[in-house]
Amino acid sequence: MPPTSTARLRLLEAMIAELWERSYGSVSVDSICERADVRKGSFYHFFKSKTALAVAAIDYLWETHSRPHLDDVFSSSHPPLRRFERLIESCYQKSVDCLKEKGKVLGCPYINIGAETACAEPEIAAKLGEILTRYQGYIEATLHEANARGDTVIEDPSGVAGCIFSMIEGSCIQSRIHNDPDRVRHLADSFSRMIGAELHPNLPR
Amino acid sequence: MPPTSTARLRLLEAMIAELWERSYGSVSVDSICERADVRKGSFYHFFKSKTALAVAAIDYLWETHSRPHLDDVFSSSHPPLRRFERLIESCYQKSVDCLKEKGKVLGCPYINIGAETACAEPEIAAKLGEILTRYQGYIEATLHEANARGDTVIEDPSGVAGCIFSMIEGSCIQSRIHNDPDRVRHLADSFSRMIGAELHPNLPR
DNA sequence: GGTTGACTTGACTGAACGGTCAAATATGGC
DNA sequence: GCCATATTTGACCGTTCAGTCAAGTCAACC
Repeated sequence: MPPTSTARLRLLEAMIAELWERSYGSVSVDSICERADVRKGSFYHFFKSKTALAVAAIDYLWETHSRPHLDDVFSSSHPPLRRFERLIESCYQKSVDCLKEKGKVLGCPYINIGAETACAEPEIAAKLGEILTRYQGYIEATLHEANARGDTVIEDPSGVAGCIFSMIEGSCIQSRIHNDPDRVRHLADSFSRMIGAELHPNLPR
Repeated sequence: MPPTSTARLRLLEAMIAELWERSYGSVSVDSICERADVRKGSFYHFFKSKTALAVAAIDYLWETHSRPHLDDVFSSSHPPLRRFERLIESCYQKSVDCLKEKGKVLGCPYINIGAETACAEPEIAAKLGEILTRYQGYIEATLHEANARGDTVIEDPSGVAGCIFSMIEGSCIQSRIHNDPDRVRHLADSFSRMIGAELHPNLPR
């Protein structure tokens, strides 16, 4: 029998929004409940703790948003190098949109929460580590494909993928701290140098 | 007249340790006081709020540790490219030492706290943004010098410095989330590709 | 030895925290 | 209409939170 209530879903969505706009530590069960229009008792009917909701919400965000989004960005209907351009384009566009809509560049939720909870909340950190590894997998696979086509000559695709991913995530965090999407804008040049192939993403002014 | 008490200093040190090992949100005034062996009243004699202590502690960490450390790493007694090698070496060494001493790779405190407090604590975020800009300045200046010497040919040293810095910080965060210093280890190859010059840092096994 | 100002102490406040619970209510299958 | 289960409600618990405060100690200077 399918669930007859949307409360669980509303809690997941509320948690994601609160986590992203604020931080794990500054989000309270009460504030999540208020945002989701759910009473405390219902919260603990669906989730055994605040931590459990966080883990579920992160997984939900990946499955319903990030994974489909990356499947699109890295779709094999585009050549490998074009996929990288699309990745840069989408990162920049998301930053700009976020600034316009919320007045604040929020960066990548996985990395933000990961940096915060790495020591104090191992369950959350483990889930985030898993997601970040999968994210990096898209880059690594594309690097292999680019190598196979002769577009790039990269000896250690795994290591380079890790560095590319670090560079992107590092840019996202800095754009969050400085509230400036341009940090992401300058990625293309260094990305090109790193893979030894020219990338020309289409970045609106 | 010089201060006659070390309580202020003990509070700064305690705050730094707590912030780095945990996060801003999970650090309480009580836990700081306990660690510093200072009573609550004294805390509020020296600092008007928890936030104020955080800002002061971050500044203190920069002035007494990071800045002198970077002055050494980027000392002009070494050629520019060697400075980059030293930077990678020191990042890696710090991660390894941290893992050995505390059983956990803690990454870069500035970025960790910045990602967490960017939205909720603007005073802290502003201080961190200022420090991150200064940090990046060391890289940019070295890039200019390498260009002048003909070691590198980089059209946009500012942009590339930003990307190098993002890559390093991104690696630090990921080494924190995965508790694995090797994320930092693989930097050298991509760093070399990015500046178009070979770097061979000496990284112990 | 008296005054001043820096520092310390520990008890206190009120709000917010995560989490519990018993009772009430809605829902779908029979 | 009845039952079992899913969901909702709001009051409640003990703890911890950031921050306050009045009273006290101490050292230095005059």
